[in-house]
Amino acid sequence: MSLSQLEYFVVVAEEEHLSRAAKRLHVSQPPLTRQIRALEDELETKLFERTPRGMRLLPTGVRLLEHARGILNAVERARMDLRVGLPRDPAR
Amino acid sequence: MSLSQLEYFVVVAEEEHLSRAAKRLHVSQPPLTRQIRALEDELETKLFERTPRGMRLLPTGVRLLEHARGILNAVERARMDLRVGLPRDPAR
DNA sequence: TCAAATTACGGTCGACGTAAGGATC
DNA sequence: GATCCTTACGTCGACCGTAATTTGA
Repeated sequence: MSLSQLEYFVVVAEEEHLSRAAKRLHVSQPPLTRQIRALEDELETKLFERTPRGMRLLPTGVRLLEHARGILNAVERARMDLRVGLPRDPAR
Repeated sequence: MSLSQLEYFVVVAEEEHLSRAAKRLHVSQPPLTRQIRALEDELETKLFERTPRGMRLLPTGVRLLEHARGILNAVERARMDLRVGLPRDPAR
């Protein structure tokens, strides 16, 4: 599991559509397909159901979506917190 | 920033010593040096002070350490939660 | 047939390890 | 000189994009 896989996953889960997700992410479809599959392989769980209309998020995918957003937000908070000049604990 | 960088960072921060950290992580020193530096470069902050005895964690590094542990724990929780057979919300 | 996902394939970029190079006591 | 961390360098695996293939209404 990598952070970029989680980013990919969140967008695909939101769009439920690979090619739209690819546009939003500025990548082509193949990397998305592969990374999503790699995630499913690693977690030993199917996250989406593939249909001719797109990808439908499965219940396990819904759960991962919550985790993924939390993780990516935590990363973002870390980045913000480390940004130069931020004092230790200004309020206390 | 990658998850493996964060894992590397946490161990180096705990050991304050590259070669011990390398042993714990089953990698050689050079990757550690490089990844820690890459992290510092990306965050535009020094995380450690290099001394002839080892690496001393700087205040900014202490802050990142907290974030990093939180992120890695969140990843671990996600993995556990997705592990097969776990029911939706058993208590409620 | 059309629109979607997937697989094939070639190229590039990143990460590792061994080995060599400082720096500090 | 010993013990750190770092840089050099070659190799190998990972990821991407274009193009071809498959699948289902």
